[in-house]
Parts: sequence; C-alpha cells; structure tokens
Amino acid sequence: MFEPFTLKDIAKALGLSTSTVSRALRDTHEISPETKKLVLDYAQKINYRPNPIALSLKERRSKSIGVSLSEVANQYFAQVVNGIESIAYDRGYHVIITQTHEFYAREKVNIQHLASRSVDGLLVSLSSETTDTSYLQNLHQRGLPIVFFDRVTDQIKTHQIIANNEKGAFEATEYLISQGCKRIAHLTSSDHLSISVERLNGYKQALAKHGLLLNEAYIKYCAHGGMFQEETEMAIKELMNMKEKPDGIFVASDRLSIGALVVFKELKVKVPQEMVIAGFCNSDVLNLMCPTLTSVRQPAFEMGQIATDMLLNLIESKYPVHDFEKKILDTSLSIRNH
Amino acid sequence: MFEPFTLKDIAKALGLSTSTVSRALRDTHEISPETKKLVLDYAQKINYRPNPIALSLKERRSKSIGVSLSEVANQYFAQVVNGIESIAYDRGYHVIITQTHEFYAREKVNIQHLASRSVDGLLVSLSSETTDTSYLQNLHQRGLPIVFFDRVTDQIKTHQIIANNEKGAFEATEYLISQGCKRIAHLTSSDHLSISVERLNGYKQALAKHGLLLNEAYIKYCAHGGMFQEETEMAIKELMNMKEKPDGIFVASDRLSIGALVVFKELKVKVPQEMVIAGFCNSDVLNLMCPTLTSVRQPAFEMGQIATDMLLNLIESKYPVHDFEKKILDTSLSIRNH
DNA sequence: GGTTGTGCCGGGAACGATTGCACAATAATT
DNA sequence: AATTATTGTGCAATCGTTCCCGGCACAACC
Repeated sequence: MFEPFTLKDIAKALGLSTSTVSRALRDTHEISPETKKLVLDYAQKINYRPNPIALSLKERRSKSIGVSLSEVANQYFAQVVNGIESIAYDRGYHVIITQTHEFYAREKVNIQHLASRSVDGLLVSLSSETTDTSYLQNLHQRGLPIVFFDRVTDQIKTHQIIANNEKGAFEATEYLISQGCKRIAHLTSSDHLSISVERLNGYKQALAKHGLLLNEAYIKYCAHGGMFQEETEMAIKELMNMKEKPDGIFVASDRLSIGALVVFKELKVKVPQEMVIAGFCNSDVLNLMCPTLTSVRQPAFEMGQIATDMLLNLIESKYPVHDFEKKILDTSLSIRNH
Repeated sequence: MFEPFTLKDIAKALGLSTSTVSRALRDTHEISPETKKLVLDYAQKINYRPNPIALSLKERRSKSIGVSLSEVANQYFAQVVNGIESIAYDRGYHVIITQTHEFYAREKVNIQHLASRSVDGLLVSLSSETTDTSYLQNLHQRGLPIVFFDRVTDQIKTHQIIANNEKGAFEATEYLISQGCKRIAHLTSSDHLSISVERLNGYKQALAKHGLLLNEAYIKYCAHGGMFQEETEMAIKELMNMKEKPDGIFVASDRLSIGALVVFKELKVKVPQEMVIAGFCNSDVLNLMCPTLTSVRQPAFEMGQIATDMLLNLIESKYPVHDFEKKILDTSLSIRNH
C-alpha cells in the first residue's frame, strides 16, 4: 500500500539504468555532470530516499542499536536515553528502546528480538531479576558488540560504564551519620544486582569508618526493585516495627527512593525529625517533595553518551577489541534537610 | 562479524536446497515428514531465526510501528508508551520510539526517518512547535497508516484518540471556582496545539457558567510547552506582578504543571491560601508534592492501547479505510487541597 | 503401455541498493 | 588510419527469504 520510490522508478522515468542512477546519487566521478544533475533534480523532486532495509540486507548492518533497560518512566533511564540518542543520531544510528519492567523473561525476549532484528550492537542495563546471562554471552560470543551500563555483569568481557556507586553510597550514609543518625537502615534491590552490591559496600564502609555496628536486620532487599509498591511498603513497615527503629535510611535506587517517600508519608513518619532519608534518585522534582529526600544523583545523560560512544566504537572497529574499559563516573550529593 | 545462521547454512549442512528448507520450516504439506523433522531439529539445534531484514525487504513490511512524542521523561508519555507496547508486542509488532523534545525540525527528521525505515505505521502526538503538517500529509497520502493521539490535527483524515480535554479543563476550573477563586489564570502551551484549544475552551466554559469574566491577560502561552523553565517562570511572574493577582490557576499540561509548582515554590507563594493550582498531570508522585496540585489525570495507558489497536487494524486492513473515528476518553480529577 | 496424478524436491526470480566488470563511443595518441 | 586511453553507461551478482514453475520418480488408471 505505502510504496516509496525506488532506484528503478527513477531509472525508468529517466531512461537510465539503476546502476547509473545509484552512482549519480552517490556522486561518483564516472558519471557525467549532466546525467548527475538530471538524476539529482528528479530524486529531489520526488523526495527519493534509499530503502534502508535493502541497504541493511546488503551491508549486513542496520545502522541501529538496541537498548534494554527497566523502564523509561524512571527518570534516571529517561535521562540515559537522551544521552544515548544525542550521540547515536549524530553518528547516524537509530535507537530502539526496549523495557524489561524488571522481568528476566521480558529482557530475554526483547534482546533476542533485537539481535535477530540485526541491531549492530546492544546497550544493556540488566533487570533486577536477571541472574542467568548465558543468552547474552551467546550473542556476545558470536560477535555482537555489547556495552553494559548501570547494572553490569562481569560474566561478559566488554566495556562497562557505571556511576561510582560505592562512593555515592558512602557519602549518602556519611551524610546520615552527620545528621546524628545512629541506627541507619538500608533499603535495596535484589542482592545479585551489581549496583546493589556496590551500594551496599559504600554503606558498610561509611558505618565502619564512623564506628557504627552493622545490623543485618536493618538491610532490606526488594527482589523486584520496587516495581511492586507492596514490596517497599512491607520492607519499611518491618523496619518501623522493630524494637529499635532506625532513625535514618539509605535507599539504593530511584524507584525505591520514591516508593519509600510514599510509605513514610502514609505512615506519617516525621522527616527528618524521626527519620532522615537519603537515596539514589535522579528525579528532577525532588525539590518539590515532602517528605524530603537527600539524593545521590548520577550523571545519567553523560552515562548514556559515553556508553553509546563506546558501543559505536566497538561496532565500527576494524579489528576485534580485547581491551575493555570499566568507566566510573562520579555522583553528586544533593542535601535536602528541612 | 556477527553472522547469524541462514537458510543456506542449513541447506548446505543437510544437503538440501534453500527452498526445501524454507518450506520445511514453514510446515508446507509438500515436504515429507522425515525431511521436515530433519530440518526442524537442525534449525532448533543451531537456534536459527529468519532474518527479519530480508523478510521486510521481501514482504515490504517491517512488522514495526513508529512513535513520535515529545519526551518519555514526561510521565504521561511514558504511560502511553507502556500501553502501546502492551498491544504491539501481543500482535507481533516492534515499537520504535522517537522524541521531538517539542521541536518541529526534530519531529520531521524523526518521522521521515521512520517512514523510510519502513515502519508499517505511525503513532503521532505533535510537537508544540508544529504547525506545518504537510510532510505528514504527504506520507499519509502515499498510504502510510497514521493514528494521532493526544495532540492531533484535523488536516489529516485519520483516527484520533484524545482525552476529553474540554471536560477535564472544565472540571478543573470549576473546582478552582468551588474553592472560592475569583480571578483564575490559565497557563498553557502554544496556541495552535489541539490540546491547548480544547482545554482553553473548557476553561472558558467553566468561567462562563459561573458568571466569571474572561480576562485575556490571565491567559499565558508557553510556545515550547515549558521545555524551557524560563518560559514558565516568566509567565507566572508576570501573573504575580499584576495589580489584580490571580488567586487560582489552571495549568494545561504535565510539564507546565510541574514547572508551575517549581516557580510557586521559589516565589514562596502560599498554596492553596494565596493560590489554588489545578492542572493536567499524570505524574504518579503528585501526592508527595508541595505545593499541592489538584490534577486532571488522563487514561494514558489506555490511550496508548487504543491508539495502537486502531493503527494495527489500519495496517492489517485488506481494504482502504475511509471511515475514521475520533475516540474521546474521560479524564479524572484528583483533588488535593491541603 | 501410455497417460494422468501425486508426492517431493530443486532451480531461479524477485524484493532494492551497491559495485566490479564489460563494453560502447569518443578523444587522444602514434 | 590504426591503436590506445578515457569517459559514460549497462549487466549481473550479492545480501536472505519466499514462491512460482518445472522435473523426477512412482503408482494408478484406461
């Protein structure tokens, strides 16, 4: 039904062969100026665009990259996507975004779909459910370039780009301590996620540095990263029902941070008098929120840019790359305490 | 570098022709059960997937649809996208999302790119800059199915799916009146956007119904829909510098609503004592915000679903469709007043 | 025994674009 | 005038898949 113009159409209209038309459009020196002009003018007139599908088939690359992330409704990921697009479009690549909503099954289907769809490379932030990355290893082994960002895995030898999660977590926890908190809880995603491990480390280090005892009961995991609000609610209620309630909490992710604020508001917990909250969050409306959240902010846009740059370099590299980089970007702490 | 298996690979390995292999995989009756089993088993073993690029070229359709919207960081659009994906994936279509960031130039480039990329159809919500839709008309005339959602145009005869903007705006404004507001301002996007017109109408009708005079000076337009916070800031400051300051404001879009809250907070305007705010907003963290916003909520997920369903029906229709529908979904008002 | 039928399979064209190679016509050289 | 460059153009193969067409073998029929 919708039939774009082809080289053949131009050739027929002008009484030339398709090869001549093709060469004229690509401005080869071996076509006479008159023919070139003729072709170019006509192509302009009918607004001819080469069929990228045909090109993909011929060139065996699609000039597009695939992205797998948990969800764009998450501001952090929305910002990453903007960073990705800013680089990709400049270098002539399309971006195809897929959402996992934190489900492993969804992630696997999406990524295999992308791969068979001939994306030239993949930008991946793992879902909180993912433990088995063998399907990714498979693709990677067969030569598909992959760059991980945010939630990474060491099971696949490739570039990684992450925030300095340990330092960010350390600073946030130290901030809570500076506010006089003695019993600091930690709310985090599933324990196998790279960001969870790193942020937990930062939390532990801050406690240790300031001589606070680590209480495992203060650490709560949400297997689905807070995709279900009940998860978050239950974790916090458990904390608030403890004999020795925490007086501060460090939350490990965007979604959990927002979810925690909701619960504390529901419970009418006085923030920051009864509870000081700090957490990773890239939302740009945190200033409007009460209860108040001291936030660790990741350079999301920049992460997207760097990840994309790395991926495109892998894709366009003439030789197999074996020397991989783990890039770590600094976070920044935004203190909000009234 | 990354070379998936092809029919030819299977054919060679099994000593058959590609046509036989193709037919075996498609389960044609004219292939013997033994051969079929042979081929299927082998295909299974090497995890063969047909090359969608080649299929697209042959079938002249890509089983993918394109989406153009302002930005996924906007919760409303993020929810729409989820609705779109929920339907598209079920029916075997890919979704390619492009962001305009409210720029006409970006929109045009993105959409033409999508079209030449052989998407089978388009879901479009126009950018606030867009007045000239001729490039879309062009594509539509040549047979590309298009469905508009949210920001629509009557210049192209096709399906439209929108919220009941007039009614939503009416209810919001009436709510402000019920709170005792006498001087109600209206902050909106560019004046040629369909949603702006419709929401302005609702605002006017509510004023009229309750005998309030329409004051044009109380209506402020933001040409870029609040993409630049300065726009929003200036508009509100102008309002607050008037001799007869407004005591209520109805804000016409998600982004502007958030932007307005930021400005009122900066200006330390007491909400709702000095100023009652109501606005379109699908953010799911409005309960956490102060100042407080009474919000008109659109059924975003459902809109995405319906739009996609309509589009896929257009795409898969055997006959040209001339009977187009304008679907209008009800909004809901969430009152927040403390 | 020749014709028709049927089951099974291979050859080759097509989709749209690029490109190495061949070939014609003209120009330049000997 | 004959040979060699040079210039401009067309042919055909290629990418992976589908599908029409045709062919071979064997059985059934008159």
